[in-house]
Amino acid sequence: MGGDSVRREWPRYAAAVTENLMSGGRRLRQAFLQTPMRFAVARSPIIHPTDREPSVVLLRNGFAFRSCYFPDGRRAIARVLAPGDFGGLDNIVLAGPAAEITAASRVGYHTLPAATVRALTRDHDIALTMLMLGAEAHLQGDRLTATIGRLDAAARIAVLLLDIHDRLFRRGFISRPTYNLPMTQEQVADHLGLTLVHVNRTLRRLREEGIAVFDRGVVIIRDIDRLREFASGLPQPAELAAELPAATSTTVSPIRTDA
Amino acid sequence: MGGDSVRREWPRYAAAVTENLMSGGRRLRQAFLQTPMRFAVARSPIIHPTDREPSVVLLRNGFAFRSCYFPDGRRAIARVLAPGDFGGLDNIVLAGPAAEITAASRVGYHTLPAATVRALTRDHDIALTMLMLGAEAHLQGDRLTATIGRLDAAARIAVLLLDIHDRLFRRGFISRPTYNLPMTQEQVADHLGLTLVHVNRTLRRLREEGIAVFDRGVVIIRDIDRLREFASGLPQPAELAAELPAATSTTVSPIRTDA
DNA sequence: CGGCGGATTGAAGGGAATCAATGCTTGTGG
DNA sequence: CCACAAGCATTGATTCCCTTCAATCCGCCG
Repeated sequence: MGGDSVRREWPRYAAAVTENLMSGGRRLRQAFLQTPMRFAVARSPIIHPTDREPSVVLLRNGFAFRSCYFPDGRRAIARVLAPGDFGGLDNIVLAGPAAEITAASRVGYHTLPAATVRALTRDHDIALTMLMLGAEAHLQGDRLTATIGRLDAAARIAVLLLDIHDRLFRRGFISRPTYNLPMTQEQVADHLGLTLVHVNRTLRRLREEGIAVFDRGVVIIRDIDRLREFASGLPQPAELAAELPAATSTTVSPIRTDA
Repeated sequence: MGGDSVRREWPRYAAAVTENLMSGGRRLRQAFLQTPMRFAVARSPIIHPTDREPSVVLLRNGFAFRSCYFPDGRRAIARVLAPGDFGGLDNIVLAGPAAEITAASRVGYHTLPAATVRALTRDHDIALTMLMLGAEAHLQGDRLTATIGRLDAAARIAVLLLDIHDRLFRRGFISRPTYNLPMTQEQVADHLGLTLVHVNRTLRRLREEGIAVFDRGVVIIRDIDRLREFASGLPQPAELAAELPAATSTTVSPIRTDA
């Protein structure tokens, strides 16, 4: 088991730009890694819509999510950020952060002012890299839309658990189908377009059937094949081409996934 | 009526780059407009996942949509492209188009090979413009996710009708709350995460209540305020900062919206 | 020990899906 | 010029997934 239980990377990069993305990704990450690592406690905002000086972040460990609120107080979580993900790239060209990014757990991250990152785009390789990151986020978003629009609760949860799993696995943060996902059931609900109550019931079913357990921030996938069956029905693998090639490992020792 | 019935533009551009986006947008559009206009009949693919040579398109008139299919044959429409929209920008950095773009009606468009557009990113202003376009699409996608995840059928349809209306209005294609939207009810359903049948019933309700009519590709908004009430509940205006400033009008006479 | 956020669970109701027919247009061919 | 097929729109009846409302329980902390 193991080997082929992780989806092959899919949206590969255009051949003509793989070299550019290699070096661009390396330099972009480098710029962030040269800043001191900062920390945010769980539930504190990392990027806030009203920030004077918008910024871009690179997550080192812990999880965060991008969310926005409805007038009636409900919330939608558009994206879950895992270690290695960038956040707030929109700030480079748009005024006023589109949404806020909140730490789900204690989070270690690097941050640069939007203006600084904008200046980095003078480097063509970095500009291409940022276009790539945008395209990936875009695909991932469309995938979530399809998931919410067409799949039932069990399948949506399966997609989430597998997405995070595959992301962490590819980046080398985990080697077995177990990981920390510091989200409350309410946050999962807000991410998947469900209610807290129904998420709870669905998780119970997955647990009782021996497929997966999600308890207090710990995910244990017991039967990854059956879990993938639930998630099957989705158009494409879609967890995008994973990371910028081996940039992280050049500078840092294995990054801890948990908070 | 009229004036304030259209939402103000919202995600404004970062002040530092408005100039760049002006000229970048102009040059980018210019590059497309110099190619001969091509046409696609309704329901034909404009960009297909299996294209040898991936390309980027700029819609001149008519509508198209980006979609992908589920293994069981169901479909998800991730984005509706209106005149003035770009499509397939992901192709510049990713290999293999992420999804296919299909003409909803007869469509007039310009197209350039991905490699050509990639070369254009050497122009820093154009690179920034493309980042902006990506960011806008991204926000729009998140907005759709929130819509599908948290709003009911009537609200989702209201959001769609208003989004298209505002887009066309801002670009100067229409001046009254009436426009052509050449989509079948099934396509609307696939876009909003509903079923054909339920879309039909909901449209009937909106019609009976004198709020809006959507009949055979023609949209007539009868009471835009009440329609906005339905759609209210959404986090942010979100139809992004509209278009690249006045680039279209420099070269082209008023573009027809319909097919 | 209360207070609190999060997790659980039961009961009831509703919005949307599903199943199944029936019109309505339009384009095609006889 | 009409019959006919095909796609789309419409509508009724029924089912069910998910939401809503309401309690209870648990672990944690000042």
